[in-house]
Amino acid sequence: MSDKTNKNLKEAGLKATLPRIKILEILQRTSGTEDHFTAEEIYKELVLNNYDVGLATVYRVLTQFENARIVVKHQFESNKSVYELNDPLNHDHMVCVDTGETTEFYDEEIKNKQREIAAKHGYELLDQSIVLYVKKVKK
Amino acid sequence: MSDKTNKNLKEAGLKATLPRIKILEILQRTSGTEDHFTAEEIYKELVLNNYDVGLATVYRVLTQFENARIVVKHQFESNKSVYELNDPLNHDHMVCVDTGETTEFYDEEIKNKQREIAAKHGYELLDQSIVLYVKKVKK
DNA sequence: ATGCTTGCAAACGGTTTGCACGTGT
DNA sequence: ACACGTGCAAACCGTTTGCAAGCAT
Repeated sequence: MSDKTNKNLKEAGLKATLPRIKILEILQRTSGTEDHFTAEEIYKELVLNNYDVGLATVYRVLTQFENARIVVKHQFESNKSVYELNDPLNHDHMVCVDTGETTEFYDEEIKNKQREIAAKHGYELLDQSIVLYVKKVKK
Repeated sequence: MSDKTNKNLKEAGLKATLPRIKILEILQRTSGTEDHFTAEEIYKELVLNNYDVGLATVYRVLTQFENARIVVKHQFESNKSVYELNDPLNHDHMVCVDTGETTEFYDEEIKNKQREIAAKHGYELLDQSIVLYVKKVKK
């Protein structure tokens, strides 16, 4: 674990410091659980684990991770950002308007259609974001 | 113009006050030009036209318009919101990463696929947002 | 040793709010 | 007349930054 973590950081040109390692571990630990953390949540998690970082450091590290393509930043609610480990597949999200719960999905057909649409307007598709606002169907 | 405007406001349960009328006019005047305004831009436009509103009022009015489904709010850049008149068709946007220019598009096939995907996860699709980040293809 | 990193506190920028005054119906 | 709307300035809150001290290499 630490070996791989250190390598990830090295490759990104970032020194393997404690805050960075701890933050990366939190992100990895919850990877696949469809969890998306705010900087504040990561900060509190660190404090809970008896590791006192500054909130500013969490922001700085997350920004560095974003630039290094280690994490991806989303904005499901308009006033705060959430982060998750980068998924090379680049999945999308649906957010339950009642509970805030997020579900991930991936659809190749939509991606193709998007590239097509961009091309039709003389553009090349660099990146993309879909957010579905949904609610549970009651049976 | 004013007649229709007043009716729109009435229907939303909003008194036809000067700030509201002026803001609605600005939004209508640029409708279809693929322009999306920040609260600040609308505020400055009003001041330019020699009508002094408070920026706070612009925000309040835009929020009321959003609740009344008269306008839609988007977040193309993470730190500021932009507003445009509500389009019943609910079009989507591509944003040029170089110029910030936005282009609107609509694709029924993608919408259908989205409803399908939501349903597959036991959800009903209430709303949706697609943003394509693109750059001009150089010929 | 040296330059990247960190923590703290202060600054920032977009947005919201409290309050006393103004305006539409 | 009365409730609703407005302007102003201050508060808010997530995020960023300057700076002096700390750590990885």
